Amino acid sequence: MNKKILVAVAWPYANGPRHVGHVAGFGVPSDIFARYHRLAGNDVLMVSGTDDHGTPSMVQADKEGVTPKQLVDRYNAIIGEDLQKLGLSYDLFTRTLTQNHYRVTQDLFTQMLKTGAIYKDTMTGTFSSATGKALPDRYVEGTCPICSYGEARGDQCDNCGNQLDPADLINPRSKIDGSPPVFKPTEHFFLDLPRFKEQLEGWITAQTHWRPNVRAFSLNLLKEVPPRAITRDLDWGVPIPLPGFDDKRIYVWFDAVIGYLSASIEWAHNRGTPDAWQEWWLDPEARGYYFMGKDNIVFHSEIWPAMLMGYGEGPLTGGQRPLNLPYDVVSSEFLTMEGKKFSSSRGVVIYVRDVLSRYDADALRYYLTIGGPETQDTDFTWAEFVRRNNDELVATWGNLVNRVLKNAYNNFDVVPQPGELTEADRQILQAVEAGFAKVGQLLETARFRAALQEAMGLAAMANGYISEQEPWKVIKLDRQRAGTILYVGLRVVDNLKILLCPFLPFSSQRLHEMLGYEGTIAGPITLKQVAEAEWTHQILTCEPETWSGRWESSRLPVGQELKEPVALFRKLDPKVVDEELARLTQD
RNA sequence: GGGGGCUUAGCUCAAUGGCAGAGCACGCGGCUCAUACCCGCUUGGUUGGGGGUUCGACUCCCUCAGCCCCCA
Repeated sequence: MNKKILVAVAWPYANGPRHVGHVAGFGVPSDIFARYHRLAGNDVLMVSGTDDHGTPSMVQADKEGVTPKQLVDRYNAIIGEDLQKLGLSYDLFTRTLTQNHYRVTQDLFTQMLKTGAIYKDTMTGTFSSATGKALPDRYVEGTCPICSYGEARGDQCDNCGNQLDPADLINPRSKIDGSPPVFKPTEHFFLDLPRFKEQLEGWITAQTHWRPNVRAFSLNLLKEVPPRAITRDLDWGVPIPLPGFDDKRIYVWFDAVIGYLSASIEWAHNRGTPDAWQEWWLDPEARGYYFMGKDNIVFHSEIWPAMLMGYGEGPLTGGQRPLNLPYDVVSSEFLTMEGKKFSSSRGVVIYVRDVLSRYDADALRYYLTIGGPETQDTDFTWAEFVRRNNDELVATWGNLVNRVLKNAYNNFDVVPQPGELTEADRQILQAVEAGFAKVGQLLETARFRAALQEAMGLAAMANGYISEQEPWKVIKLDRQRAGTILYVGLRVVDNLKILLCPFLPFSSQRLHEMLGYEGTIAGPITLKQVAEAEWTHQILTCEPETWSGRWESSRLPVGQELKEPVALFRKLDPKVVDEELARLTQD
């Protein structure tokens, strides 16, 4: 029976275009994971979207002199296009500004208030005396009460490192307009994390299949679980569904994680099967895999599970059983750029769209997977990008495909009829076909780099087979034997096409066609407009039920007509390294 | 300031107490259908520094440095 796999991918902020670090950490890995499971015949629901709320978007909008809505509309569209071009096969990539998301968020809020998981309390808020608006702690500066440093921030002194409260600062002032802030009591809602401490501890302890660092980190977090304020004095965010709170909003991290659920519901609604999402959220056999960067672990291993526990058997569940907790929390490390931290403001950045305008999506996907920040921070360098593209992707896999296809096409036109297989023929076929189990196993445990290495190792082995068999020599003496070798070579390539398809979907599809097949092993991802009662938004979606690829051995038909082979990948001129480095310093 | 983590060959990573390894890169030779693959040989390390435990330490403990994440 098909397994239900929810692939929940962290939501990028819609406050700017995304750089390769963002997609390296969770975008590409989650897509590989989803594509594999679809090929393996499992029912995947892969959801994400842009996070349209949050202070970063408000600040950026201020900077650009537009409204937050205008800003996130613009970047939501750009991000959607980038992810589409990179081939990220979301069943639904939506946004947090939808009416559906507001409804679901408010439903969770209301229910959690009912169960007591959320409570109301009064705290001291910081407001601008000039505008009356709330000031985030880090937008207040003043003299540090501990070390007398003159430009300490409201949350922390950069000089002595001590944690501060804005009210402690001497001569506090707004960083935005210099006016002195006002401190006054303000009512907010809090997530009562302490009440879930023991339940979380028991649950995380039992998750022995998590990556050890994620599990250890999460357990350590539980040593201290203060309640968390989940509302803010802002006008940008999901409204609080209670009278008297018009000038406050639900804070971004609370609604962002709800996006996994609301997007699942939207997906089901969009395709006309409004209850279908429940198969991934209420079936105890369904598994939810959450992909994110290491800075987001706390939200996925502690806060979101606590929210789900607090929601209990709320309205959406039909009162039957609680919503599923995450099955796995797959966290990545960070990507750096030529040895430095990514920084848009300092120009240490390379945007997804810029890479894709000059290079192929599969080349980037290959590099971000084989050298990705899976278990520790890794460095993106153009020199490595070019080297891996030329010496690995082109030289190993591209060359195998090219030499097999050219030899076969030039001498036979069609998939040749094999004679009796030799020991060497059987060995290479067996080795490659054993790859389905090996690579599959690695992918299921989210070991993407090792999985790709395994598949590439098979391509290297296949190159060895072809070199040894020398069909270009054999053809002059024994056409039948040469046909057998090329038949085996084509079968091997056909198998590797599927093994590499999760990683390199675009080139696998081109190869599929060159081998004479029709149809798509993994179909297109499309941008669409979806209408709700009061507005329309853009989504990214795909239709995996139309994909013909299967995670199983090749059944390449003898006699199938081959197309004239065209190189799968482009070799890059080493001088692009200097060109790209020049672009970096110039910006 | 508190907590957690990382550091192994040029690069990416293995090796959880038992002779520090692999792939790629680099150098040489062979082969050459192909976007130069494959084969053979060579090169490459004070495992970030220092100290300790041990018959034996990449591995366990202490300490220092650099980097990363969280608390924020």
